[in-house]
Amino acid sequence: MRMGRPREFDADTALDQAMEVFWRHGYEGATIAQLTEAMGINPPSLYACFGNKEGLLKAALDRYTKLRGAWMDEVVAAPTARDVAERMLMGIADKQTDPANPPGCLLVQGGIACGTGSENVPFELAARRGQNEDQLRDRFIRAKAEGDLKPTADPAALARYVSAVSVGMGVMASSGADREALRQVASVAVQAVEAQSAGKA
Amino acid sequence: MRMGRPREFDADTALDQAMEVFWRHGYEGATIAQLTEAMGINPPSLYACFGNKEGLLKAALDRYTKLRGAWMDEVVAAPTARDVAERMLMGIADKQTDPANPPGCLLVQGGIACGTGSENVPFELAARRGQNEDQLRDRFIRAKAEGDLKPTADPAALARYVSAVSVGMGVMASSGADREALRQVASVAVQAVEAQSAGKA
DNA sequence: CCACATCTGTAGTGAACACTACATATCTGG
DNA sequence: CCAGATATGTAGTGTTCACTACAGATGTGG
Repeated sequence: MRMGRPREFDADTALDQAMEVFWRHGYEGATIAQLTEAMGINPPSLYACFGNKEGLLKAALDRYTKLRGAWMDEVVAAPTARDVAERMLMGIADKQTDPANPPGCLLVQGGIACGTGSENVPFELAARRGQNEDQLRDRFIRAKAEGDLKPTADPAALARYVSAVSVGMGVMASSGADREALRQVASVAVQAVEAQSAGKA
Repeated sequence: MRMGRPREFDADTALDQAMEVFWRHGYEGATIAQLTEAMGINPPSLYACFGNKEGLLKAALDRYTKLRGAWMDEVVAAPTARDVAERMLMGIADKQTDPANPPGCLLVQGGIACGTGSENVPFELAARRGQNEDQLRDRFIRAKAEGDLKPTADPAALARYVSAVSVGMGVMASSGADREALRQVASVAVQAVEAQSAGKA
């Protein structure tokens, strides 16, 4: 098997740079010129490695969700449903205002509405947000089984609610909301989960 | 004063069509060709009337917020803070899944992240979302003064929270969430406001 | 050391974009 | 009914976009 000339850049490092560009400008707002410059490569290398612009986005999303997967595992490891929600939302308040990254969340900033030819990008993002929601839902189902949540609680609705708040916070962060403002939102939001917890009125 | 040839189209009707295109495809995803076709006019008429693409967006946003202003007035007319939140979020669940409009909210779908040259579009949208938030905050300040909210309640944080949930619901709607799913989110979300209401534990 | 496979940089490609020049059409004021 | 002003439709403008042809560089297997 012939090997040929080896690649001169590291794919994951390049993806980190691409992620940042998509995060800041969205899928359609990011240009190949911006992406290649940030990645430190030329267009042919990009296309040889990732196929096309959408392939690059998917690779960047894969890396993003992989990096966040570890964090989500910590979140659902919290002892109660209320603590899961608090850990998730407070963590998001911090992450989405971390100056090391663009504000907000890539799964939202990536593209909520796109033009003709990129219609599936928003759904691609939605699918990945859905994975987080599923993980939350499973955790809340367990919480209900453990008697941590009220018997009348709806785990799927609770997970969808936490996910919705996360997205809303992301949009706010991207348009300038500071960390304290997001923490206040998280703090209020947790109270709805608390209201569904056992031992509460 | 000379009048010249009168305009052959109605600006508000045309704006309604433009609004729909921006709503569905976002600012950058919407092309002049799509806009002019939807509006039933040719590019020179568009530019003579609205200046440029961004001017058209602002005019469409003005119309959107004007149309929603009446509804927001009804929302804040609810008797209690809890009812304000419920009326707002339940109404949004319905509006954002109304088949007469594209799913979601124009103030979100319009563009959360934009490319070079359109950086101010996201802030333009954020400013208009902020107007709704201000209206809610004022209403919650009144609720606190009336003893409807607990003395420890933070009206600004509550308003920001309700606004964040609205945005999150909008994103969910745009990616396929149905009315029932959004109503469940709204139903859970209202409980956080309830927890800040007087007479609750 | 040679055939071949893969990567890299230069320099483009056609298509789609926002926007406009210009001739023509339709109004008002006098 | 004429002069000036504004709107309209046709047909472009230059620019930027995602993407690629091609030639040279750099590796591996025999």
